[in-house]
Amino acid sequence: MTREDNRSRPATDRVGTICRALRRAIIEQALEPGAKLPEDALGERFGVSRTIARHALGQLAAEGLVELRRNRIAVVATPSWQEARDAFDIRIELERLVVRQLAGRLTKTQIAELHAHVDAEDEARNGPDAISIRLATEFHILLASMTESPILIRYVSEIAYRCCLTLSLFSRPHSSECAINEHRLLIDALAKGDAEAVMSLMHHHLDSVASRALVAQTRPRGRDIMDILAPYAEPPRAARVKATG
Amino acid sequence: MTREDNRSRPATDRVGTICRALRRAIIEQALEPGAKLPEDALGERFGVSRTIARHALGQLAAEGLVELRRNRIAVVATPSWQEARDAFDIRIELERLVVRQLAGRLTKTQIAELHAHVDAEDEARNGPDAISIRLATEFHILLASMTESPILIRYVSEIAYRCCLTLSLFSRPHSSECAINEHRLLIDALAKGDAEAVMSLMHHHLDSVASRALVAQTRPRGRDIMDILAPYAEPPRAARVKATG
DNA sequence: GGCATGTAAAGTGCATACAGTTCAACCTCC
DNA sequence: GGAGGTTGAACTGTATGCACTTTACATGCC
Repeated sequence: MTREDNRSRPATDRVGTICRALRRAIIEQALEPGAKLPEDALGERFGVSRTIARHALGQLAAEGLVELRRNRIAVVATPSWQEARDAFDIRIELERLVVRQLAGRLTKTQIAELHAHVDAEDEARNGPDAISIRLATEFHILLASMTESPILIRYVSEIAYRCCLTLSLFSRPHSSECAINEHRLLIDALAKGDAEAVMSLMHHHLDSVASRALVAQTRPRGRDIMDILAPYAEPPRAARVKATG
Repeated sequence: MTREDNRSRPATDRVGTICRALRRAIIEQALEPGAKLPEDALGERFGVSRTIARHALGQLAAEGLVELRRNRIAVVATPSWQEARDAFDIRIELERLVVRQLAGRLTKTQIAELHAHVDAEDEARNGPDAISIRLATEFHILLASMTESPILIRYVSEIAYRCCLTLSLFSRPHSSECAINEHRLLIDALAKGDAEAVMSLMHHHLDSVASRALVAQTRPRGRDIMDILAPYAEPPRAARVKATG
């Protein structure tokens, strides 16, 4: 009625739909880094031709969520440790910018919306990890979207997704309790309006998320399959020596 | 020899080729904001099918250089004044990060390379504006590429191109002399190694570039075609009244 | 049995065909 | 002469087909 008939999205932005679906599957770790994404399979799954699937993969590759190599099946991106560190560094600066613009400028409605989101995070705390990771990420995107700066929104979303991806790669079982609390502190500081304080809060929040995840450079360069498999290459104690041996 | 047979690029990354060509045409203002980019025409021009051209447009749209609206011809992006302002704000933070990582860490070779680039800027000073704008932008990208952080490189490049696009929209005839000098100052400070100083220098450099370009909000919202055409709406003196008339 | 080789299946790269939409000139009717 | 409708050309959206590349498996040789 308003601008575009938005019931069931008849404008059929099919590549957008696929992108959203894949993005979500990736950050919920239903698709782990390295997972294959053949065009045929995607097309069939979403009821479209390879053309569309291919285009969607192109977009996701531009966002850094998918790796595309010529003549090879697309895979979910596997960021190296260094890339993860870099991503967090950038993210910190971008999100400091977000809260700087937002401090003291949020309406009551917006603050309520933020609180509601954190409540949802709280509820999901005992559910599957994937959900709480996604909600934590979406909190930051919600924040960014309140700047109403399309460019900033896009960049923060993109890098938040990438960071989320690395969490699933490097992070231990993931205890997000403190993070949730930090989100509440952020909201309060934003409402209070001291830009410097909020920026510093955001900085430390992201820093601690990053260091919780990237507990020291676990692997010199994480992309080498040999390195990744190293910890698993120890002889499994008293296990299968092969029944025939 | 080194990594990928790069003579004449036989791996035929055709969409990449088209993207590069268009990017360059855009920042050199051969293609002005609003210029139409029909898939057929691009395909024919580059000797490929629409499929490829379309894919390239998708990538450029993801970078924000091209605007894609359903069922409509793609056009070169026309950022609003506010978007331009936002882009520069983000750019400042990103490039502060760049120089923070680079300060005191550049090799002599790299410093020489930077100086060489600024020399080139100097030489182009009396040439066409388009070239000096491009070179100025490429200086920043060169800087970013020295961080060797793919993510940072990509973001800085992308936003630098967008800012460049803005310059061509809002900027007056463009006097870049002081900017060139500021580039030299940046290099010196980088070599000296005081991170804080370089960051501040970069901040002011970009700030002044931005304010030189965005001299107060010229148009409340710059995307309205009527506003853009206002200065051109004067009656064309004694021109074509149609021979048949 | 282990390693090289060949070969078919799976998958991507790309062009093309066709359907649906937009746009602009033209035409009609006032 | 101008507002509004109409039609065809110009484009985009998408599926499909074919050629080429990669991959995995089976076959054969040592």
